[in-house]
Amino acid sequence: MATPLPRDPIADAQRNWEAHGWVEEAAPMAAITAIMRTQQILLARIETVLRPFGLTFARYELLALLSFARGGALPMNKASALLQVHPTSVTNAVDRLAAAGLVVRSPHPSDGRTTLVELTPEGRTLAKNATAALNSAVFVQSEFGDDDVTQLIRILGDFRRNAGDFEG
Amino acid sequence: MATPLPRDPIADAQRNWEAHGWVEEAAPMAAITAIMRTQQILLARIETVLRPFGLTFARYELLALLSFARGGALPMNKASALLQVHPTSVTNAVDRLAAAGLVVRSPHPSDGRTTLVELTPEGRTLAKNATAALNSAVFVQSEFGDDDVTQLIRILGDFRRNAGDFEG
DNA sequence: TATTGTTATACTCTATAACTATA
DNA sequence: TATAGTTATAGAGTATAACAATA
Repeated sequence: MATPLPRDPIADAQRNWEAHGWVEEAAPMAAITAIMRTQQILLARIETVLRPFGLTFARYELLALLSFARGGALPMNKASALLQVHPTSVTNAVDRLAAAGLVVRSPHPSDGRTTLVELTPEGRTLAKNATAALNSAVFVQSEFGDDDVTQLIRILGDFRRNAGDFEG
Repeated sequence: MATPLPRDPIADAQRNWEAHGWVEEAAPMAAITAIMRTQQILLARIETVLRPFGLTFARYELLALLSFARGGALPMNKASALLQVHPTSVTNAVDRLAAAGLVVRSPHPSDGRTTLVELTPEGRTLAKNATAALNSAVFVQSEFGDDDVTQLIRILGDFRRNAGDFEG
């Protein structure tokens, strides 16, 4: 990790925005920039934990999704929709995971167009171990207070619903 | 944008975590996953706005940083520190921006090791126009309530300070 | 015709290591 | 010795377009 900056660059940017007359936009800009930066910090932590497992975050997400699916299997397009990523990204991730013996492709029983991705026993074990590592190394010690976690879930949930992420 | 999901996949994941006995970890996991997803949505919006200007978010950030610097110039390593990115990423971004005529490299007056990046008049104009576009298309209509913006800035500021991002 | 998935291709950003030049 | 920056190289994710197979 780099040495800490003496000042918060996002707070500085917010002041710069206001000084340039973008008063209404300054605070949302700061909030959004803070989300971008926080994601960067969290992603770095997550990838550090996952690296010993030979997993990237994108591949872990697919593995974790399958581990909660009935039968440990999902159609490719279902995985694409739930993970909110492009179909080619799923193809890419499944290629790598299959090469590592963590998932297998199998034909859909009734729709010949559809390919199912299925967790292997090795994949299920790795998903479990990687999840345990993330829980203890990232999620438990997230440096968010309990009340802040509740607030984040509510605020970001509202945002995602308004953004058309889900309907519920 | 894809069609909305019928249910919130992050809320589902939180329930799955709890059902597997990871009670303490479930809420922080949901908050962190929500940050990752929100960043993805916001980045997509930002890049859509910046594309007509021939800018990516990383290059815009450098341009905006320079536009607020005294004289519109910064040493490469200063830009790297403030943007929290690897020096090679700055080299890469400056190469592209220089090829587009938006910045120029110049020698540091007193330290021969140091290279300054300086905004050209074209770069300053583009930064101004791109910022105006982001302000009106993303920041003003961010779908965050005023109180939520205040909360986000405080919560994420605390997190970034604890994570060693800055000292202030 | 519409949908599913793959392939080919390209373009991001990022990171490590090796190297040059300067302090 | 330490610092600043570049180069070469590699890997990641993402996206578009063209295509094959199936509904």
